[in-house]
Amino acid sequence: MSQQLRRSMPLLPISIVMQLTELTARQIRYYEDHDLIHPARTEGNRRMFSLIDVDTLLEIKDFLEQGINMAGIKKLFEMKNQPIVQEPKAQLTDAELRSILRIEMQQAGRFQKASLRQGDLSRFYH
Amino acid sequence: MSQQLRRSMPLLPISIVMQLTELTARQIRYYEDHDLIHPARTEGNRRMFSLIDVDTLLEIKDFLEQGINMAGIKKLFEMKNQPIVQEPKAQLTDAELRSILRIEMQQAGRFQKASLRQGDLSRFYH
DNA sequence: TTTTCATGTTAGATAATATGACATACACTT
DNA sequence: AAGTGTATGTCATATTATCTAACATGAAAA
Repeated sequence: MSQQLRRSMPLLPISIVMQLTELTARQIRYYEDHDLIHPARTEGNRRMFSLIDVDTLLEIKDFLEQGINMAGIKKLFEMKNQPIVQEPKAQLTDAELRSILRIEMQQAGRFQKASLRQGDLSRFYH
Repeated sequence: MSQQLRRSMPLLPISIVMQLTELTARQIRYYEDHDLIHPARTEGNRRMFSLIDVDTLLEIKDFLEQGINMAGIKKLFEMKNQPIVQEPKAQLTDAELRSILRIEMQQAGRFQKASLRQGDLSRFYH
């Protein structure tokens, strides 16, 4: 079984991550610019992604499809990593909360969630 | 948990495989030339390896360190994939068997198997 | 000694990726 | 209606990573 292959190990080049997530390189880099992911870099400055990064990207994609913007997603991630605190409502400011809720409301009547997570990678190789 | 991430999925570039296996690109390509592995190729002809390929490479490395040559390793792999047959001794010709056994014998008094499989990848990123 | 085997090394070509700039569609705001 | 902001597309240019092919080499086998 070779190594331990931790999910945090940077193993994947951006091309593979594009296939796994069905995101463009532009999108992936944009999310990095906004500090939503922090892929490792090779000595030659190439991004190298871990499986955790891939999961995060899929979450981002999902949130975006729900109409949440970069700022909202970032805050959501911060919250997720914040363990339960004695003042749970202190996590979001009122303004932040209203902002997110408003977007959620306005985007409520949405469907076609047929986003299929099964992208067939085989077609990329011969 | 994102995708299924089958162990047979071609996800890794050769640079990563080099790190995971501590083999040189030259060695990896050489083993491919000898049909011990069959990595996928991108449209641009770059090799792309699966986790199974990595496992196979680690096996090859191990066999080589035991003094077994390409032909022997190839035959061993063929055997492993050959399900149990009614004539188990029909798998190897006498000559092949003697050849392998001889090598095993002559290489018998060997030690320093301290090959640590835990290669610290962190040093490759910043 | 001469081969064979596994690997090193180098050269030249090309693919993959990086960054940065400009363009654009859409939703919101004023 | 006009203006803004956000997420993404597209293009140009630079650099890294990988490819193939050829020649070199040390150790072991014949």
